Amino acid sequence: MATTNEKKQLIEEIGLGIEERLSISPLAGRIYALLILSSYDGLTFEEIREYMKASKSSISVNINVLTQLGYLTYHTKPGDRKRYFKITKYYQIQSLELYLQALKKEMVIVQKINSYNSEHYPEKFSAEESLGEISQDYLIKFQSLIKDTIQKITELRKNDHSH
Amino acid sequence: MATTNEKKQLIEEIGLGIEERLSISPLAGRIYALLILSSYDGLTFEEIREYMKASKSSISVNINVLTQLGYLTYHTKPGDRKRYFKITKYYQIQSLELYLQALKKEMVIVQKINSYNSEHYPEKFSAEESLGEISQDYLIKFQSLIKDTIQKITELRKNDHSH
DNA sequence: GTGTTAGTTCATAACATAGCGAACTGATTT
DNA sequence: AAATCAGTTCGCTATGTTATGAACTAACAC
Repeated sequence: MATTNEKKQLIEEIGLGIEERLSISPLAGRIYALLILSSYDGLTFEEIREYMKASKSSISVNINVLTQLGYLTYHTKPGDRKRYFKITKYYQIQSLELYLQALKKEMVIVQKINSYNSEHYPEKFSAEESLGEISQDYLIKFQSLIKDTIQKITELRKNDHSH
Repeated sequence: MATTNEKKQLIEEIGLGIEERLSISPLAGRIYALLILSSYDGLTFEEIREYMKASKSSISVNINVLTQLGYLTYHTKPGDRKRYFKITKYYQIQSLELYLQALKKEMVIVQKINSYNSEHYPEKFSAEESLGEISQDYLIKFQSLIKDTIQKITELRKNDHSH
């Protein structure tokens, strides 16, 4: 596993984004990024450790966090004590599901703002009523776009597995 | 300005979301939330301070951060030294623009992952090629959905201002 | 020119978090 | 039973962030 400079940089970049989106530690983000870019067999604890040049304890803690959050799984090989880690889901589905969650929160907030304003500033609110509708409309369209895409990807995975 | 319990709770809730999305301090998030829910005239420094029950220095720093980031503006009244603060943009547009930014980053990352994989794991990648296409397709659709919605809202605001 | 208003700036306290090394555990070899 | 392997757990340090009080400033009022 030659650590190319390209890979290092890419892990840094992807890791940073993941760290923010999943609200996990920088190291956890980089581990997740490494596994996105790594082979299908999965990497061992030691391989991850080598790559990250971090302590055993940090690797242990962060792998466990990622596993508990459901982003990683591991499998073992007969007669081999090591665990092989890889990402649970396609990176893309993971992202979409996060958007879906954020969206639900957003919808609740928008509704609350609308109902607060309609109660407390009825004149102001009625002037903006269609604005509230547009937002609502947008959120619903977005939601169905995500759901469609998740379904497409899921179907693709099924076909992929069955051949 | 009677501080109803409903308003307090709502500010807490909206503020928390904003804080995370804009990566600003909790107080800045709550100030922004307060201004979302407050009247069109804008609130003074002292009104905000009273509402938040925070120190002058904290209010000052956080108002300035929000102003510098372009989320707040202030206007003055003749013969009155106070500044009246209100949000620059509709909360909804703000949200959408943030999504747009996040999306651009996302598109860059997805492209980099795809090109990395197509180079380093061509067999694996070709099996998933259509998956990469779906992601790309999704991102583009999402982008145009956001842009449409921003445009609709912007038009609505123009009409709203001009009557 | 003294006081007041409307904030700003600065040093600091309080708190949270990440990653580290060292000691430990539990299973497997030798 | 001693050693090794594959990790885990714990206490601690380093670092970053938020909000604070106290001192300061700039404009206006008397």
